[in-house]
Amino acid sequence: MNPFPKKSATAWPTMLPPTLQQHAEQRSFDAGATLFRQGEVPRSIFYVLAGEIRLLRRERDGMEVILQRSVSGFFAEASLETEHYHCDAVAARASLVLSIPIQAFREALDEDRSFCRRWMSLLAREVRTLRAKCERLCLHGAEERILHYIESEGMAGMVRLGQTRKAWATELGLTHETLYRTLRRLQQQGIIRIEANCIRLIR
Amino acid sequence: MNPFPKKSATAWPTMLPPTLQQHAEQRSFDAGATLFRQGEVPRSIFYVLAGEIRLLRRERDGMEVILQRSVSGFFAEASLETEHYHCDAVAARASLVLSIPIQAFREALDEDRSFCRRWMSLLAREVRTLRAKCERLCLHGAEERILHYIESEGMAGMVRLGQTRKAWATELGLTHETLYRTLRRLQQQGIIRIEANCIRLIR
DNA sequence: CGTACTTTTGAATCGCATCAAATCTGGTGG
DNA sequence: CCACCAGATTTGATGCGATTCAAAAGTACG
Repeated sequence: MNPFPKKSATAWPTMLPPTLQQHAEQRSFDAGATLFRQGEVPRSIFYVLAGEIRLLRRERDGMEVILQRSVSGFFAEASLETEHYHCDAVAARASLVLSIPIQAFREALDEDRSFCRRWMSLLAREVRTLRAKCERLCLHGAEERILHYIESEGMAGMVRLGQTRKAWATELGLTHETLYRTLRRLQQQGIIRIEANCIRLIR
Repeated sequence: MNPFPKKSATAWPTMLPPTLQQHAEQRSFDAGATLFRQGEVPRSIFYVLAGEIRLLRRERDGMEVILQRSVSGFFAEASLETEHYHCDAVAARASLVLSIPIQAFREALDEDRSFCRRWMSLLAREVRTLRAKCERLCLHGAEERILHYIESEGMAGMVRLGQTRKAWATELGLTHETLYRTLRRLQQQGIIRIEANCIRLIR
């Protein structure tokens, strides 16, 4: 059932200082499992080793918005500062996660200057990514958003999609139908080239 | 011409440690003045004392997107980590700004633990704000975005707009026409109440 | 008092969401 | 190994809502 053996060979995150590694507990989640729910009090910081965790918020009408997708690394970084979670965390696939007690984490930030620097750098990177995403979502037109995504998330005019197109559509603030159609049109016009889950910008 | 006297009575930010206050230089900008441009190398961290600074990026078609609006406090926080600015900074009105050499700032973060904590807390808050904004922009429909804004940016179902409605429309990813129309409709339906630059959610 | 910008409203258009349905895919269990 | 199922992918038709273009009235500021 669980695809991850207890003693996993997965690379331990180099970012984590030794002190914290002692406190870190490895946990596995089946697809669909909930790590935490909106409103709960944060007790741990999580680090994805394998699989995929999604932060999502459910709207009035039942629609759910994906706030963050994590395939590797920390997620819900802001929960370090908050009294309550602002969203749910759900395993999109079977996943392996490090769980670090929040108290130990705070102490490590206080004591380990190098770790603290890396943490700030991580937060700053998150801010930049989110700003780029906001900029993209402010664009009207499916085409513009897709091209903006390739340019800002990809390297050298090429992105590797680590998700289904349906999920990508949600991230772009579009319906999946519109995404499919626009992709097809862009390819027909010779603006992009699609191979498996790589999309390349021509020119 | 310049509305701010050299020796301003503006409250010095309590957040800034004494060491940094020595390095901080007070500068004033006329409306429309540019603080920095996309691509330039960050040499200072800025702190708004008065006025309004906008971070904006210009798109291919000449349209500009407002990435951040700062009326008070730090802005372009992520520039601490980057080689180049990713956007322009422009004074929307005559503004008074503290300019802190980036090197001194980094040293203060390293040496002053309390300041470092507050800086991380500030970054985390920024992450949460930006996530909320992304969530909002993913909503289809002008009405939903407006209500989401009031609920998440306001307090007790009420927001005070510190900007023109036109600018607000841009922040919501809408045209100003749509914003005006939707506001009128919402008010007619008795869902919101508009007074000057306060908008209140009924019930 | 004039200029620039915001606010407001109108009409026409276009693009995206929506509903519907068929096909394809990967994973499950018999 | 195959049948089956849930979900992703793909395409079509339709309607609504946001954009767009246009223009007038209001407002702030020098």
